[in-house]
Amino acid sequence: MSVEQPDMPELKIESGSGLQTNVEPLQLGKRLREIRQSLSLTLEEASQRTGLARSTLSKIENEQISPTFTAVQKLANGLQIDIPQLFAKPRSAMASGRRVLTKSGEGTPHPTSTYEHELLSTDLARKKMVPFKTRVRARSFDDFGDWVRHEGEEFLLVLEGELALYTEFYEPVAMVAGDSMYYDANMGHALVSLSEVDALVLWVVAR
Amino acid sequence: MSVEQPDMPELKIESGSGLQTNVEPLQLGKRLREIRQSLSLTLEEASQRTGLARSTLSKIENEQISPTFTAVQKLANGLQIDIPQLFAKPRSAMASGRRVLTKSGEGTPHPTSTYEHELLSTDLARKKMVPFKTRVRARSFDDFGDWVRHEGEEFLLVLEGELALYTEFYEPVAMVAGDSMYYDANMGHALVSLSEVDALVLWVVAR
DNA sequence: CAATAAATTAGCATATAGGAAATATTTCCC
DNA sequence: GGGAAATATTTCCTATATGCTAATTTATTG
Repeated sequence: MSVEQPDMPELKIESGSGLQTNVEPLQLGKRLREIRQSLSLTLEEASQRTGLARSTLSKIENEQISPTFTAVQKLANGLQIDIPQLFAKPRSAMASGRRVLTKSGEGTPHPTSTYEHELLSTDLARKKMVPFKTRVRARSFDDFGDWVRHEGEEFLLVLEGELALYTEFYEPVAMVAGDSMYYDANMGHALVSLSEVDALVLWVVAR
Repeated sequence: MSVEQPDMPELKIESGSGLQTNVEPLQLGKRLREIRQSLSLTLEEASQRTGLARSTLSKIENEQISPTFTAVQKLANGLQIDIPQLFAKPRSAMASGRRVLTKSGEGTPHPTSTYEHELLSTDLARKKMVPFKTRVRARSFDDFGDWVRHEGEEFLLVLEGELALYTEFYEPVAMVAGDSMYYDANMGHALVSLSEVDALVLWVVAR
């Protein structure tokens, strides 16, 4: 049988790489200077906090040297920044004023054997969250071949009907309209409608 | 006047730092080895892809040397990984099997002058998303002192009633139950109820 | 167990990062 | 504008990362 993934249809939140062939300047020096100045620190002060010499800091900021990883650690430590943040593109390059409306029922349909998804806000790329409404057709846990499992975290709100949420490490729990659940999605999970009519839920996934 | 923040009540998704005083091993070598092996690459192959010498790679993996930042760049480039990911804590150390249920109406209340929030899943720390239901008391944009604005992205689903969503760079848009909106939260935004009864919405914020 | 591949280590040469002090630059105050 | 102090940059020396080659050790496989 085809072990499909009833959940998170086409969740290809492309992880950045892929097409981008550009080597990316990634001006660490400039970033560092911004951070230091935003903290109103002089090189001397930054030196004391990080344990790196004034001169070294200067050189790094002016991109005259390529800091050692230990140096980067000292920087991150002393200046209270975490490394991913240090290398992440400046926020400004990021999302600024995007907005997308999805009218009721106008989402992108995506039916499976157990769920009937309606993907929301589909024409927005690179979002942090993937929201969708789902009508739960399954009536038994056996309707699923196996646990649904994927990266990230999931928020679930019951909009209509009654259902049971099966999770790998807990007993099944019954939920009614208005109830919500937050869980780690790498833990197996599955929804089953309990009422006559299919339950309707809102799902939001974040990686 | 107290310029409060009607939105995102107490959103203190602590950014990792703060209390944690531990210097954090951050075993880059181990991480690198994992990545290389997950790609089924030999040191020789990795060497060719990255332009770093076999021996150098070995030393890095065994934490005998602290790679230069340029070396790290070559690594990221050659192995198709982006730097933040490289330094991010291994997923396994992260959320594994957490789960928290919030029954309807049992969230944590958090009233403001314009909104009446009900925070959901509050006893789960370090989540990627912050969900809450909000009853919109505001009846005019003037009820807000200024735009609400914060980091991250926001998903909004109208549960009951009618409202207008004001956003900084767009014309106000009317929404009814079932409609949803996804937008960048650093763009000013505010909700205003249009119907007699206060509108009820679900909000999910991700940084 | 043998044979092969892969990984680690060693030794050396070279390029480059890191620290201490000197020099240059900016800021600020009179 | 002219010092004086603060700040940043450069210089010089030492420490260390990187590349190369080759030897040794450690899996893998038949």
